Amino acid sequence: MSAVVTRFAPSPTGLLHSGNYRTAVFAYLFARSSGGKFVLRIEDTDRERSKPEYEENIIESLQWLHLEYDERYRQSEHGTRHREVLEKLISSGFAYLSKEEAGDTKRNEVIRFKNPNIRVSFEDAIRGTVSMDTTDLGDFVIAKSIDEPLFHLAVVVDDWDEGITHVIRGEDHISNTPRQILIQQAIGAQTPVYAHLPLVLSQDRSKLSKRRGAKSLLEYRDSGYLPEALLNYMALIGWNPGTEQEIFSKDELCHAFSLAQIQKSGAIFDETKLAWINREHMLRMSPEAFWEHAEEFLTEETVTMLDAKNLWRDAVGLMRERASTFGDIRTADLAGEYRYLYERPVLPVSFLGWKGEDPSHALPHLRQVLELLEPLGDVWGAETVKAAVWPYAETEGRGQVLWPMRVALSGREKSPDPFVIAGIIGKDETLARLRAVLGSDDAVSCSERLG
RNA sequence: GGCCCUAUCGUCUAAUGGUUAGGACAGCGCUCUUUCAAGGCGUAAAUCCGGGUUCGAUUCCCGGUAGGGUCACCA
Repeated sequence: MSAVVTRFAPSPTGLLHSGNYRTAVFAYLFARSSGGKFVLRIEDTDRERSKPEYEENIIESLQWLHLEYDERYRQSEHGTRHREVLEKLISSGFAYLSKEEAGDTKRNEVIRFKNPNIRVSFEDAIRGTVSMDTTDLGDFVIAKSIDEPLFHLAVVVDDWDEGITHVIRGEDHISNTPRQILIQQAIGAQTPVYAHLPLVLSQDRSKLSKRRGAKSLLEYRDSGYLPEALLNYMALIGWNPGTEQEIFSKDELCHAFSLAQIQKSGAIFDETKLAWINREHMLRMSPEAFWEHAEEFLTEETVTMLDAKNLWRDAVGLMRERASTFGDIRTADLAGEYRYLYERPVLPVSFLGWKGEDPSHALPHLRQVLELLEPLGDVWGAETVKAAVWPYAETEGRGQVLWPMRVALSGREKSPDPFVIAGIIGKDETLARLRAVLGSDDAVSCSERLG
């Protein structure tokens, strides 16, 4: 059995989206799982619709997703070979020049394949035997001219020349397969193994497409998804490992993947589950890797300040707790979510009131908290702060004590708990923030300043 | 419409003749709790329909139905 060679053959006529990408993922995973090769072939025979920027987008997307290919071809570069095959097909009577009625955009002469009008069957690795009568296909066109081969001819010749053993592509190609097998037989090429993947569907269960709102892959990159999470999710849509494992690294997928576990029916692309998988991957990142990635999504000020105060590691802990994507972190940062880590908050005094109570009730509690914390030595940390304050909070009412304490430290209605914040910003800053609020002049002026 | 493919909770799926039809996401509830999250626990939710085959069908066969794909001088 010769070594496996799979290919991903997109046409550069649009941005790469999840539908296309899933085909690439399965072809890639199958190649890797069987120690074979993965080939990228840009199918750019349609000179009108093919655009260089789309080709760049395909390559950039695959790079971002770490789907590295062993070989890369551009179909338009095989013109000589296609011409040679066409000539042979014509001279041997399998194809012929056909005079047509010239329409507006049509040629008056094209090359048609002489259809033997037989029933063609093939064994699909996913669906079993598929059988079709090719009679109603007629003598289909395989080239616009001797130098302008069309899809079916180019695909067959290139797959043959590149030694493709497994054609893994979308279900929408099933009806193209008999035609291509006919050409293979005419030119003496071996028929590869076909595996027609179930389609990725949009919410209305139609084929995922740009028109139906499929995002380009790079949009996922820009909104803070991890390439490995996207790979993980795409692999799980239409395939399952046969176990209950759901979170996979790329290596694990390469080992676990097999054609036998592929689903036959189409599957809806569910962003919610993608987000969950992305979160799981974020949770598994090292603090260093997480911070490095987060830096791309944070404001320069946040990055600089957290780095300068050496608080990035603590910040990572907080960020992780509340985000499914790095885009969530960017949103939070833009809303000032991480400011209190490196900057004394400015807050209206009314914030101190627990559940709408008069803020003045909070001041005695804050004074007491301050007194409880002042004696703490160099064992300062979230746990010791909590231990020092907790009994008092229990006695006086947690909300009465902890709400104003938290707000005094964060200046925000929503934030992590006061112990965690105190632990991160340190003793001096914690005491300073409490004193700042207790200095009634300050509090009043803060209040006025913010209206 | 012709041809082709498909059919298990809302969604992704497990179970290839014998299970209380399992898991995950989402939902809901409870819990934790100073806030917002996260977490923990729990709950509801499915075999498209009709015939066969069989002691027994989610599973095999046939027929419907439904959905999808495809019918280019695009790929």
